[in-house]
Amino acid sequence: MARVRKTVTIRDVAEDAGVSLQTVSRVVNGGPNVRPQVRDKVRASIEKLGYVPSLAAQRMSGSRSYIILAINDRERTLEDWRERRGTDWVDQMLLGGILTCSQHGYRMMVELVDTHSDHVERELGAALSALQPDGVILTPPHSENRLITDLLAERRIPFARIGSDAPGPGIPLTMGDSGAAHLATTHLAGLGHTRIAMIAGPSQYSLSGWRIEGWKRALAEAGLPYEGLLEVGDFGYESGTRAARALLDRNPDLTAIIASSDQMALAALEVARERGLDVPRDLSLISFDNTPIVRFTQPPLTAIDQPIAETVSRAVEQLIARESKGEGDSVIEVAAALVERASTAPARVLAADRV
Amino acid sequence: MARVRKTVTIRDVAEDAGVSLQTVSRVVNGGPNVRPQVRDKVRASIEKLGYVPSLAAQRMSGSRSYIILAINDRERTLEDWRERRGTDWVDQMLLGGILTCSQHGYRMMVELVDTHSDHVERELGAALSALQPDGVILTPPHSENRLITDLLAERRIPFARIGSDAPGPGIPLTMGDSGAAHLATTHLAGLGHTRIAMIAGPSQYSLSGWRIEGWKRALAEAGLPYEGLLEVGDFGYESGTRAARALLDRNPDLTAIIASSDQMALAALEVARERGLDVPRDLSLISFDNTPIVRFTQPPLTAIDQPIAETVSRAVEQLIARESKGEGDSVIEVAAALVERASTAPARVLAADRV
DNA sequence: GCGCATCTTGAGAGCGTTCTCAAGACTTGT
DNA sequence: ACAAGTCTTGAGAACGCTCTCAAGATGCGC
Repeated sequence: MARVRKTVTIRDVAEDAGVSLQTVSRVVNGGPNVRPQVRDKVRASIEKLGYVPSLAAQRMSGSRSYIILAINDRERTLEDWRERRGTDWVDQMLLGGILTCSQHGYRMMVELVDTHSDHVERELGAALSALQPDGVILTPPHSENRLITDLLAERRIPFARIGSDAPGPGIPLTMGDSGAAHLATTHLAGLGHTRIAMIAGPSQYSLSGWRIEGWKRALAEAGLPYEGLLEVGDFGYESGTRAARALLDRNPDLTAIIASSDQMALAALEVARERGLDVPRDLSLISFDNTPIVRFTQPPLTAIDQPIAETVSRAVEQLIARESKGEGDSVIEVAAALVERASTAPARVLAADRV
Repeated sequence: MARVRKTVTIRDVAEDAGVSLQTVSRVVNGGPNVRPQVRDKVRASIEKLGYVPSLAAQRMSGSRSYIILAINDRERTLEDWRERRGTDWVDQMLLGGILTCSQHGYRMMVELVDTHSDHVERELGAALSALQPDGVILTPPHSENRLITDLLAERRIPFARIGSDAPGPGIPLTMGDSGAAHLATTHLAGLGHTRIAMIAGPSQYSLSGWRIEGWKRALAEAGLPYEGLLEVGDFGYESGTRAARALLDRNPDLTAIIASSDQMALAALEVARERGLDVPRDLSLISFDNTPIVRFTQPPLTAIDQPIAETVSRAVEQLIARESKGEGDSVIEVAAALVERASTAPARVLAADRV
């Protein structure tokens, strides 16, 4: 009885509206030369039959694929998930990306690629061939991987590099790391802190350098020193522990730390606790990322909110807009914000008891 | 000079290998009747040219689309992300799904659908028409939404219902909620607790009922009461606060709480703190979900780990395997595990001082 | 060694869309 | 009112693949 509902094609619409197949196509794609009267008739038929163009067929006919591919680091993602579970990059990327894509009639797909593998080109190449995306979004640490950017450039696929401001092909977007570090540092200086340390990320991430730069700039503006106040971690918890201990050992008068990831900030919080330092009374703490974790620690952490979703969203818009337009664009910077919570407080004026 | 690299098609391979187009197709799809010698020759050409079939073309030619669509709740996801940021469902789904999909040559796409909207059918219908996925994975609370399951059944698209054990079309998968609650309860009883409360989830989620059932069953087996020990929340923090307060008010001798979400457990932890109860000395706490948060609280929470990634992975396998096979399958249950951390301890034998 | 079944291969159509190009219907300027 | 446009519409090819079906090659039993 109830026959399997046949897929509604453009042909059905054309027939129903009494026009040619091509005219329907024009209406669907907002083509220019269609009489309003015809347009309405076609639209009515589309509505009535519930017609939706097949992505596959659209792609086949040589036009766009309406797919944006987002590349994430498999190794880091998987490891984080299984061991440390300290990422919500993927979540945020998806939310920012999917919504913006769907607003423009596009779809987002996620591909996990292992940077350190020597199959990168193969893996990515296969994905590109299979999907033929209209655009690709690169996230750190892929954003400046020459193997990847060269491959994309060679294939003439527009792409966005998040967390990269280098020249070259691809649209560069940054999340205002320098400004964010500057903001955090200035905030602490404004609270009266004079010894403000930074636990930075690994140097292969450009953003690590930007954050250090912003921090130093703010310190200089405030007339504060930075000697002995920098440690480098790898974003992970363990490295945060090591860095925080080293900083406190070296600087007995330290009253504030900026950590380049939530994980490292949590480690610093624990180190403070093990040394009997109260946060924020004895030590102020600001972290980067603002993942869900930091709202529920004791105390909740003041953090720099990385606008990942917003940035991905912007990247999608750029990719869709410039479809094969020229390169050499200026860097797009999405500003990060400081979310104040309870881990920052004025420096104790009478800190003499600790020195 | 460097011409735009033309896409390698099946025709190029056929030509290079000196066989017909059809033969290449057979080799690619593991077709049965090809001489080993020819097969090898074709494989060599594929390798040499770096040929990868176009998903779109495959789909067009009436075969599979090699796409699995995962449906998530937009409202909950977005709200969680912006306000509470307490979810990592999407992360885990993706990780479990993408990996398993790619192992079978499939791709996973994520669609965010708003259950409460009355456009559900429209939204979902459009996505199905555009993507024509080979399978769909439904997550709570969509898994038992009749509008959605009916739509999928009508279109003859195989789908999996995660967190549903109801009969009807679609492959039902559960994450062992009853068993998990039983496990948690038994664990606490084994530590000597005699008043074990539960903060359940909302009743429109089937899994809420299953957890209550497992809890009651374990209590009955241990000869323990459950009267007055049940409160219902909505998975969110606020509701956890209310529930924990109510439980502690009503039961001065309460020594253990099982919360149906990490958020609610965090709330209970805070309530304990505000009442001067030490966790785990005075109150043991077990949560459900095991999101990243609970490793970094004070103390870290003992939790039931929901095997989301594993379950999605199983769902993908089932969908790919049974491609249009019959229905009426038995429920697939992926067991959840208890991760012991520092929020559970033996009940104090001399609890008389509190009573 | 012949007829029949089976294995291997290829030719051609078709999937749903957009592209190119041409034809007909209207304008407009003179 | 006529030529030269400009709008509007449609016909047909093309995209890359798999499906169906038929033809040739090979094997088997008697």
